[in-house]
Order: sequence, then C-alpha cells, then structure tokens
Amino acid sequence: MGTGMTDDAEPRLRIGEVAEQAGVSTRTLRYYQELGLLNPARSSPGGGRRYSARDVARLDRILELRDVMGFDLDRIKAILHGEDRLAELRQEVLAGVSRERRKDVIVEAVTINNGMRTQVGERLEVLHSFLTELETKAAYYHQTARDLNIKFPGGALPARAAAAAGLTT
Amino acid sequence: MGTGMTDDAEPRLRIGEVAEQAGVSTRTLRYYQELGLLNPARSSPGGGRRYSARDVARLDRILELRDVMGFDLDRIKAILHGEDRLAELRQEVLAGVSRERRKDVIVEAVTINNGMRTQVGERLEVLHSFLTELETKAAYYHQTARDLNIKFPGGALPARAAAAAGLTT
DNA sequence: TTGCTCCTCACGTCACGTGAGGTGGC
DNA sequence: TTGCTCCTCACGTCACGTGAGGTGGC
Repeated sequence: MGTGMTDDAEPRLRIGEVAEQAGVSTRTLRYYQELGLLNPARSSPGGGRRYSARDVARLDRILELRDVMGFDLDRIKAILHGEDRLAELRQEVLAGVSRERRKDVIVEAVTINNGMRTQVGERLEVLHSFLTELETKAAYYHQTARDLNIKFPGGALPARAAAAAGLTT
Repeated sequence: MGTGMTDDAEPRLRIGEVAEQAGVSTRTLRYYQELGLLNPARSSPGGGRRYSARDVARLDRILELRDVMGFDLDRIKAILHGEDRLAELRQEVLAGVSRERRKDVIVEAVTINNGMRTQVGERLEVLHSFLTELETKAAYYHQTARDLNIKFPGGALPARAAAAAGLTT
C-alpha cells in the first residue's frame, strides 16, 4: 500500500504466446478456463484473452501438478484452491483473522504437502529401480553386440536416441 | 528341446484374477486385447479368456511403461514389438541367423534403451527438484504453525496424509 | 436351481485435437 | 485490402468406465 509498487503487472500476453511458452495448445488454455482452473486476468475489447505474469505462473503450477504428479484436473483444482486460500490467509493475517480459520488453512496445506511428499518419494523409488533395470539391460545389449562384433553408428548417442524413442514430437 | 521342461506353463488364470492382481479393470484387459497389445494364451470352450504366467508378465511390463514412463499404448506396442523381436533373436541365434538381422535388432534395442534412460534421468531430476520445493514449503508451514501456536493432530502422519490427499481410491 | 464370473455390444467420460466459419487490430 | 491471430461451436479421439442383457461351469 502506497509503496510505489504496482502489485499486478498489466496483463499483456495473448493466448498464443502463453501456449507456446508453456508447450501446450490454445485449446488447452480455453479448456482450463472452461473448468475454472485458469481465468485470464482480462480480455481485450475485441474479445481476445489477456494473461498476466501471475496467470502464467499459475499455468506452470497446473502443468507441474499434471505432468510431475499425474493428477487429474479435478484434483489439481482442489489443490490450487487450497493454495489460493493460503495466499488469502497471508493477506488477512496482517488485518487479523480468527485463530480457528488460520489453523484450518494451515492444517489443510500441511496435509496436502505431506501427501504429495510421500507420493513423490514413492515415484522416485519406482523410477530409480526402473533406471537400474534399464542399465542392466544396456550392459547386456552391449556385451551381446561385442560378442557379435557389432559397432554402433556413433558412441553413446543419448540425444539422438531420445529423439528416436519419440519424445520429440 | 527335449530337456524335460515344459516351456509354457498351462494358462489357468481368468481375466478377473489377472485384473485384480494387476490393479486394473477387466475392461482394460479386453481393450488391450482389442489393440493387439496382450492376447491371452488361450480361451476356455465357453469363451472365457485364460492367461498364462507369461501373459501376466507382459501385462506388468505394459503397465510399467504406461505408469512409469507415461507412454501411450501405440508407443508401448512398438517397444514390446522390439522386445519380442529380441526374444526371437535369442532363439534364432542358436540356429544361426544372418549377421545383418542380428545387428538391426540389437541396434534397435539399444536405441530404445538409450532413449528411455535419458527420459528416466530427466524425470528423476524433475521429481527431485519438486521434492526439494515441497520440503521447503513444509518447513515454512511448520514455522508458521509454530508462530501461531498451532499443534497438528498427530506428528508427521505421512500415511494418513497420503490417504487424505486421495491416492488411495 | 442358485450364485458367481464370464461374455458382447454400446453409450458415457475425461482431456483435449482438429477443423469450420467468422471477426478484429496492425 | 491483406495477413495474422483471435473467437466460438462442434465433432473426433484415446483410454478406458459403466451399465444392459445374456451365457456357462461348480
């Protein structure tokens, strides 16, 4: 308040720019709006959506929860709702809010956080043992290739191999 | 051949047993058959599907690629096709197969393996930084709770928290 | 005969993809 | 005026979920 800082940067980003930066389609952004997951800060007079930096951060968070945690959009909505409440709380604390309400919000945040941490831990374990499995197989393949006197077209080629496996659309 | 070992165990498992053990629906198994991903070894006279231990292992592999790697079913089909060819090769090597064919199959297997290893590595990195983020937040929440003199209903409670976050359906 | 599990359609759902046909600002 | 990006329907797709209605072996 009166610090000379404008809290909200003007929303200037168009849907196409946001989509490309995040690596999703514009259809995805319209769909998230339809679900109430991500509402662009405001629209241009002509009807075009305009996204703020805060919106972009929220989108990044959504995609992180979707891709890293594998949550469906309903669960993501619930988690973001919790985080929104926590952000509100931070504002309200300055004005003074009831101890009960503070407790509820913090307990909910800690509960979600604990749940996600255990899930990430489990996923890390699974991925780690999967990697070990892959490395064992790799050693076996290379030994077999040696036995058959086969050479590969370029060393370990991890980048080209990733492309060949099809991650790069 | 003639070692006294029966290579294929008799397929005795019904679709419901396989589904429950793997944690998927029977619909999923029928769908995978429709796609040619997993064909039960044989059917009972009445029309019921019967799965062998080999089929179950293949299903586990499919689900691993689906859940751990996040691949779609088309890509999984291609990877399993490659692994099938590699298994064939192991048989054919005894009978003698052309060096060209061996090379093709091994190179393909190594290519897929390299691609998956780099992808798993990337996923591990992302998950690890996500975990760090979560732990930072957890520390902050607990500090805030301490400041507000709030106590939680049972220590760290990681199991109950995971349930509350909704992983346990 | 009674349960139990199985079967095949076939429509529904979630998270978008993909045009069709049209409008708005540089 | 010409591109460019944007808009709203609206049907299509992938990976199943979910009954409807019926059959088969202990």
